[in-house]
Amino acid sequence: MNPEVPNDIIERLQKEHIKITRQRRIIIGIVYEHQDHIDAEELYKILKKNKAGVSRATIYRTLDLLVSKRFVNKMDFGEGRSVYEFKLGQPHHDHMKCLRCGKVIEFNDHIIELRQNTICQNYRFLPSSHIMQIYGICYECRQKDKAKRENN
Amino acid sequence: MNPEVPNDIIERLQKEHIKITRQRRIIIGIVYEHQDHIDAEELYKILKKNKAGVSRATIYRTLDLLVSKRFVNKMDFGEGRSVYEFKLGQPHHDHMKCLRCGKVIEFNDHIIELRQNTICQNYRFLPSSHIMQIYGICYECRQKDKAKRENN
DNA sequence: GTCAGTGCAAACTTTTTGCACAGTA
DNA sequence: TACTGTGCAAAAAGTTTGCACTGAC
Repeated sequence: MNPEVPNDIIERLQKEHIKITRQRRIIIGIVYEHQDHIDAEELYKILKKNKAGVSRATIYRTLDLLVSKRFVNKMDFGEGRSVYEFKLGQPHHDHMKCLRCGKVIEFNDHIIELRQNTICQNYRFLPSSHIMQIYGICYECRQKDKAKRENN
Repeated sequence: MNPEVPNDIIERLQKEHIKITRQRRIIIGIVYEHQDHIDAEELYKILKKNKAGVSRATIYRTLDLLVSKRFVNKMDFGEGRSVYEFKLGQPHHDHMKCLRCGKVIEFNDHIIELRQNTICQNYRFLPSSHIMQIYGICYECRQKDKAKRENN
């Protein structure tokens, strides 16, 4: 098991005095390569299937570490468990989640970001991060609904 | 234990064919009266202290019911448990959470709401609800930090 | 009277932790 | 070599569930 991890990411981790163990390299690699959001259990299953020899405890500890160093985002879509996404070097984005098919759409909007800063200034609140999630029904699911209605 | 529940709320619940049991009346009353966000365990402790005779299971089941009927909002501030707030009749708002003192500030911004709708239109996404949380340091905590720095 | 709601305790899911051992810098 | 990181298993924390009993309509 040897997922790709760009050298500059390893170097940035080392700059933060994070020891690069075999386990951490693998976990970072999976989260980095993984396109969608990933949760701890899914990560564990991938590692287990590949006989990577990484325990759950290490997964949780490593993810916490990466989140605290802001290499990774931790999010919650109200499903009783946290999901993670690689953040470093990625442009900031927010999420829309389809309540029908579960798909997560990423979007980035300059106006929202600017407005958030203005609001924070009004409250004299110093922002460090934010979460924005819109729940609803995606276009594809609405098309499917429409087709179904027309067939009846 | 007899927390206040306005009659029109009871009536709206009945319109939704929700049976008004003793336990539900109490839970709704507490969530309605409670100023801050409340979690299931806190609710349970209040009920226990007042010898209300309501089990944890009923609390979870009632909260789920109220959320599904959109009387109550369920939120997650990344603390491993859900918090709830009475929603019906309250103006929509988003949250800022202070990472130092834990305080939650509510705000409502028309421009953000409008912009969210525009974004959804661009993605042909039909929104039903959204969550926006800004994390950072509140004014009071920054003042305290400042005072501390000046004393050293 | 009927059927949905409730209490209890057990189960389940996710995450955290203590401790002995392992491995990076 | 000196610590920090890891694995394991147990525990903690939050939430859900099966089943017999209760009570609202």
